Amino acid sequence: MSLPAGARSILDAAASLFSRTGFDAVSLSEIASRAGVCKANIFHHFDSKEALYLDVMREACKCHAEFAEQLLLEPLSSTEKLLRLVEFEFHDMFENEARTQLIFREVLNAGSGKGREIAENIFQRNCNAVIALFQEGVDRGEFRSELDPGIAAWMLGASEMMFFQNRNILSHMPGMGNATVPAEYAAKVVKTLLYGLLPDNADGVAVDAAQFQRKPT
Amino acid sequence: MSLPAGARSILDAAASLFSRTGFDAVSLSEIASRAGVCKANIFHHFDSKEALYLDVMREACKCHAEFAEQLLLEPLSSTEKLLRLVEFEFHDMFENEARTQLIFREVLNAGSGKGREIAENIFQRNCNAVIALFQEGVDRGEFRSELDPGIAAWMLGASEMMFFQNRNILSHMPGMGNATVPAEYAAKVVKTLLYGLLPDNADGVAVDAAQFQRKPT
DNA sequence: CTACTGACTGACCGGACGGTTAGTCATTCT
DNA sequence: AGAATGACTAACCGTCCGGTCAGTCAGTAG
Repeated sequence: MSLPAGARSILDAAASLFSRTGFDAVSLSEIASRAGVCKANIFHHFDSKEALYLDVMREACKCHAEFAEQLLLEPLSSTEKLLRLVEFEFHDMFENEARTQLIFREVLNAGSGKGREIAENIFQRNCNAVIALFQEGVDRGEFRSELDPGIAAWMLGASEMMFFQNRNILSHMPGMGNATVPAEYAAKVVKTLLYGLLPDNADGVAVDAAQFQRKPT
Repeated sequence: MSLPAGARSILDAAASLFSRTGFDAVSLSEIASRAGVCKANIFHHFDSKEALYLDVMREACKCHAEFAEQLLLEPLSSTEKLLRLVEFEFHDMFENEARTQLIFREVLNAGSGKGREIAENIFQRNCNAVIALFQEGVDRGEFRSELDPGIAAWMLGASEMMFFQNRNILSHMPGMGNATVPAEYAAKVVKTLLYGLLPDNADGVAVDAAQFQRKPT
């Protein structure tokens, strides 16, 4: 905490406002008034609006993504690790909604965001750890040998992100039942991932990329 | 096409610009100059910037989401329908990038978007059709009876959306292999969904929501 | 006391924004 | 011919934005 109190309150106000509506929609006057400080003072502590935003992003990303890396080292089955990972991520996501929103926004607006590179970094780190977890499961024979760990990690991440981003409209969607509650949703996603769509007695279905190529019309 | 040529070109220019950078980051002067029209003329055809945006959204949503509804009626196995659905959606998504981007942005910024309700509508319609497809598979015994069709549809949609939104950074992610190509990605997602993570000979793993509840610390 | 420093402020700047106004011009209706 | 209409424009308006600047004030080192 080498920050002066003023800078601290500016950073906090900015984080809260930026997370709600993004960079463009937040004005410096808003930030200043919420921080209880005059607008010019922001420029005393930060070089520009963009620099402030980047500092906010950096701080939001700092303390993230260590859990998955640590989890890998523990003496558990891969399935058990998966369960704990999902439990942690759904927990953490809502514990720090503003932080999560900030990172997700940058990742999802992948094309143009100012803090994209910062957000991408933690996103990649997280993703790599989860991929390693699935890879371990495959190596141990706990997961099916044809499984692509990258895809599995990506699908899990996508399902989590979509839940967070759309939890408000999820309840308006018919057919989603009680999956609007984080724990219910998490359980169902994990179950679907583990067991897949096909019943045990089903014949195999051949699936390869050629089927998804654009057909000549 | 009862629209005057001027209004048409404004609508087209606006669609292209809004899809790239969103509502706030596009100015009316930009739209006007790209449409080859003076700014005031925009107000001759549209009531306000927001009204123009809503018209753009409405048009983008109009011709969407009929495919899935029609697919349901065809005499095919549910797995086959799933394959065709995914093939179509990955095809269509990139055929109409601007339109897709518009809709996804509104859906993902679920909190605050101006055209959210319009985008939600087509999103829900699409989702319902896919849920029905999975439900049919369960009813027919083609898919596992414990499967939640809502969750399956949601996971599929999430995986597709995440691919579209992050295709640019996907290639920078180690461990994703050739899944940066749409068809490869699609095939791997479908395979993972169909077969799940666990090998056929695996013991069942109990998964329920209680495991994902926040534990007291 | 003086000199200096860093936190902080009110007043201001140029520019871009969304939106308005008065008016031009070609076409069509009577 | 003349009235009316709809497409279109140049010039303009008030507002708010990000950013600047001159200066106040408390603390503190010499």
